[in-house]
Amino acid sequence: MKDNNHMPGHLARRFQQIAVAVFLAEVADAGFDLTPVQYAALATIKANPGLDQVTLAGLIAYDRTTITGVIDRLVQKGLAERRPSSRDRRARELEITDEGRRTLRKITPAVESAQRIMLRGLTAKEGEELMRLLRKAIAAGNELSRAPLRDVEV
Amino acid sequence: MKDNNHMPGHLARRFQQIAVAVFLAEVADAGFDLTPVQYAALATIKANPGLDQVTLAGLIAYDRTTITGVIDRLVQKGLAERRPSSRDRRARELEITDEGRRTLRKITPAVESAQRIMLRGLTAKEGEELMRLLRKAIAAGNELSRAPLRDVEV
DNA sequence: GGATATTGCTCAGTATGCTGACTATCAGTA
DNA sequence: TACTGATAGTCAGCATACTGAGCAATATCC
Repeated sequence: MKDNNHMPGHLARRFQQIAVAVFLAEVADAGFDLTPVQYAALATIKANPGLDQVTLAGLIAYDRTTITGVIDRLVQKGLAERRPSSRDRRARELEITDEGRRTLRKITPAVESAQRIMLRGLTAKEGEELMRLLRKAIAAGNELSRAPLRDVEV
Repeated sequence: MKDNNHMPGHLARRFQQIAVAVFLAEVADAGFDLTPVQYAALATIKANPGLDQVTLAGLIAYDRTTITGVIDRLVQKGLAERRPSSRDRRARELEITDEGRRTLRKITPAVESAQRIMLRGLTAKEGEELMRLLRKAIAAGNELSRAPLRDVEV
């Protein structure tokens, strides 16, 4: 068997593990209780008011069955609202609340700090290169997961 | 807010998501039902017969509370055994079974294939560079997660 | 030797993520 | 319009991961 350090899958798991831990720690230090997934969902709702859950899922590459619970928790925290759509009675329209907007604003420095910390072992140039290579690998593998990224075609 | 494509945390999640999907698909194609985590645990048990759960967790950077369930499932599938240690009655010694050894041997091509597929968008040189950068970032962030990698000091 | 701290493991609870199934609704078409 | 297929969302079930608590056993220190 190859060394774990030469298995991209193992390295992916470790890096993700650290990224989540850093995010939660920074956000907790700032006095908030929001997971990376909840943050991404909330930021995307703010940027695309009134979008439905499937579109949201496509924009951040979540599985549609995962979204349900994430939104549940955002709603329960009073950060987002879920309304029946008038155009399509199957769909729900998502909106950010004032409280959600305030939270996003206050939490941004912690989120940015977390992104820096998870790259702290790399030079700025290396960090850019890591992100470029991840983007390239992800683009090639996008369709291989159940929840591929879906750009909105308007 | 920054674009998701410039957030290392988001890229980490996406890459990990694809890596797991590819691993499961390749292993299923080969006729097996083993998760990445179960595979890593089993391979590590084989390489370190008789090790206890905490040591195993340290070698592959799992949380100790996660290990319990993983071993449960390996034992239930008949791939590993959990025995009380004679030296320390709190600890359990882990051993791979013949069935586990057979499974590992047969599954190896699928695992290697998965590692190639998750890097298929990159050149060989880029793949190496991605792994180098991930290793470097992980080394710097190792202590930031609850389950840091612990090399065995013999 | 005995109090104290530490360690190995487990468990309860919570949050992703997935598979697969189901309901309600919508869209296209014969 | 009735049929068919696709779509939006939810749910049950399973497998990571984590926090925090607890139990039993071991190590340490006085």
